[in-house]
Amino acid sequence: MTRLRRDKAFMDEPDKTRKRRGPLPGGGAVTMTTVGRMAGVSQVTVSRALSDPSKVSPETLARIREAIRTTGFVPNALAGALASRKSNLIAALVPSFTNIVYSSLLHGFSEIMRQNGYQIMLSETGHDSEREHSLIETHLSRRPDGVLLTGVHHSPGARRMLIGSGIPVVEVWDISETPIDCCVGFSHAATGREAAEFAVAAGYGRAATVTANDARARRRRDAFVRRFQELTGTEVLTMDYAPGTATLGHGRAALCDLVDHQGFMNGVVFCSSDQYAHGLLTEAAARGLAVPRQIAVIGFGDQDFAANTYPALTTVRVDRGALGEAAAGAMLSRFRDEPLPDSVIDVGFQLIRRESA
Amino acid sequence: MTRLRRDKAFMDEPDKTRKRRGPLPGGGAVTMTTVGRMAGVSQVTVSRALSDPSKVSPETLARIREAIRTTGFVPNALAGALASRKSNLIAALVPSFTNIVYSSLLHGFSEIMRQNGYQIMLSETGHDSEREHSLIETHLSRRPDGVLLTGVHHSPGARRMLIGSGIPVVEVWDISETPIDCCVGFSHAATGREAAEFAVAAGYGRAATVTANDARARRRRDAFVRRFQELTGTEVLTMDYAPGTATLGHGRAALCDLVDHQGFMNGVVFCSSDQYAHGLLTEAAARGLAVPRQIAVIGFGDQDFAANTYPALTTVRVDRGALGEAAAGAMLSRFRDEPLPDSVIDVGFQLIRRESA
DNA sequence: CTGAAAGCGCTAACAG
DNA sequence: CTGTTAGCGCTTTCAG
Repeated sequence: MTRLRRDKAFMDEPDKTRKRRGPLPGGGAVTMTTVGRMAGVSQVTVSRALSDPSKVSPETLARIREAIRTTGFVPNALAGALASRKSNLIAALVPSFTNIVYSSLLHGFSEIMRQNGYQIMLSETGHDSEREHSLIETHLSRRPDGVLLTGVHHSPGARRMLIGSGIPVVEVWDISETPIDCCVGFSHAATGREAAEFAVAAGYGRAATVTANDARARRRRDAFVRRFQELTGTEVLTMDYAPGTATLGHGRAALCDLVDHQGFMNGVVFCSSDQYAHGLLTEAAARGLAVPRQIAVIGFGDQDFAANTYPALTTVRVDRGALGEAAAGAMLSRFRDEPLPDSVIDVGFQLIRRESA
Repeated sequence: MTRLRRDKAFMDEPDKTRKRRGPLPGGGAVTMTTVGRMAGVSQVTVSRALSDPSKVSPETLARIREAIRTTGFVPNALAGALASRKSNLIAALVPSFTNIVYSSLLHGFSEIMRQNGYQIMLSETGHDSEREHSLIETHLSRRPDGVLLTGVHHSPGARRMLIGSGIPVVEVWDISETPIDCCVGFSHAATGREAAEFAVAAGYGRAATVTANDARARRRRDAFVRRFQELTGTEVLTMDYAPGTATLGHGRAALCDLVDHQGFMNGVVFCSSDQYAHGLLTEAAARGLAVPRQIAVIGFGDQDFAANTYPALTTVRVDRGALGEAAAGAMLSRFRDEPLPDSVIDVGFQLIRRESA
């Protein structure tokens, strides 16, 4: 076994670097200095061995590795980030963890980012702009290398902070003419228009909407209503719900309202989510209504169950995983200072016709 | 698009602290020193003003606040964490973001942690132990104040690192006699046993299971099978599926298998998730089978749709939000060095009888 | 109530 | 290939 070199580093000439007045708790942390001393090299060499092993001689490297193993050394990325001004952290804000729409998006995003050495700091805004603002501030204090935001509407203060931070900001799930930095999403209004055109083409003369309390859902609804009326001259019955999360149960209740209280029948219902749509389908089945003849249903999201409901759900598909990956791609381009082809990336959507409409 | 740059730092009196040989990029960051200079105080005073305003005179405080506003100063938490050895970061690892089971758990957890000033670094392990190991290492390098893990089985190396880190570790969703530090969850085996007892008491003489490829799901199944056989002397038909995620579609396919290929009828099916269960219900409806007379179904999870399926789903409820909150509570106790009542917290579960069984 | 000094553990020049 | 030096921006003593 190699003899440890007994450089000065190893000897205890009164080491001024450790002379602090009152030591902080947890003083026993293993640092690069410890490892270096053990391997008979300086701290810097340990740093090099870790960041670029080819810059260190094989023997030195081996000794350093050995020292790392025996000490269980884990580098302090906080210190590294402070010194290098690169944290390899990404701040991500989503309205909700539990909404599959955002979590699948996040899944695609984080997977790519992880593969590229980044970690995600995640928080929920709960659709609350003030909270978003304060979360942005907190997250920026960690000096992330980039920020992922959901939606394109943010408080002026938040925008200012983000711009001031000088780091890439990617807004997802929505597109805007004036992104903070860049955005990747699709036009919610376009989905509503297309659904309306589809409904009319399919021959539905009556229409209703069931919408959650969400700005984007409302944009889809408004576009649907406008286009349907434009095309048919017929009013659309709109029903809004404001639950925490859209559930199948709300969808069932919506159909009850529609049928029992609004006298709606023989028409198509455009829902703001597949959950609602599935609820309508369920209630229709419970009542023995024929779908799509008496009640036709269009969902939104093409969630994993949509193809297998009974009858199968006609819905709007957005590939959320791919959207997340595209967002990651945009952010990585920004990191490399590559010119983005366009600061707004429209990933589009697809109306999937199945059996429910 | 144009990225705005920050304002140039305040005034350039020859500042020795900035005399580095080659300046790093982004040198214009606003620091406490900048703010202090602007407010006519030292950097330390700015630090105090932020961490404990009562330690600073009102006038000074006002000037500092003003300076912070005009500069748009955002403290550097990286530096703060390095100096104070407290990062206010929590590392959290879950198998998957998109599985509602984990995301709802996380929701409860992160909400409490956020209220207490902590932020979450989140990663997906994808049920992969090696990946978990490497993620733990990466996360530990950020010096989190605590770690949240899903499940109680971790590689020996991972355990070692975690223990070596000396920070609180909370394992959730499962309980173990030998947690790394502490765990909060429930006994999966107990849910299986209870479901079997329920099934027998309800008079079902035949039983089958539909199980996802997941260690905990298997534990529930095994307990169900054992107990059912113990009680009735009848074999249980077990069907395993190994999809990425359990979907309604898989559940439909499972019922097809069960009925068409295994000749299963007039019995109860214990599913490893409500998704599967909902699929069985859907397929039963599509085939005109009577539920629960011909096919009875027990789910797992009591997800938001469970009470509103048609017929309503009998299932095992675990309050995942509360579980996450309890986990946060345990971690906070650890931070405060309070003695935990017990290092293993069993939050229990509840069998909810509705209409499907 | 305020400031000076001394690090936290690491990376970035620069010089052998 | 390796070491030295000088910070990164903050918190923590200790001393007014």
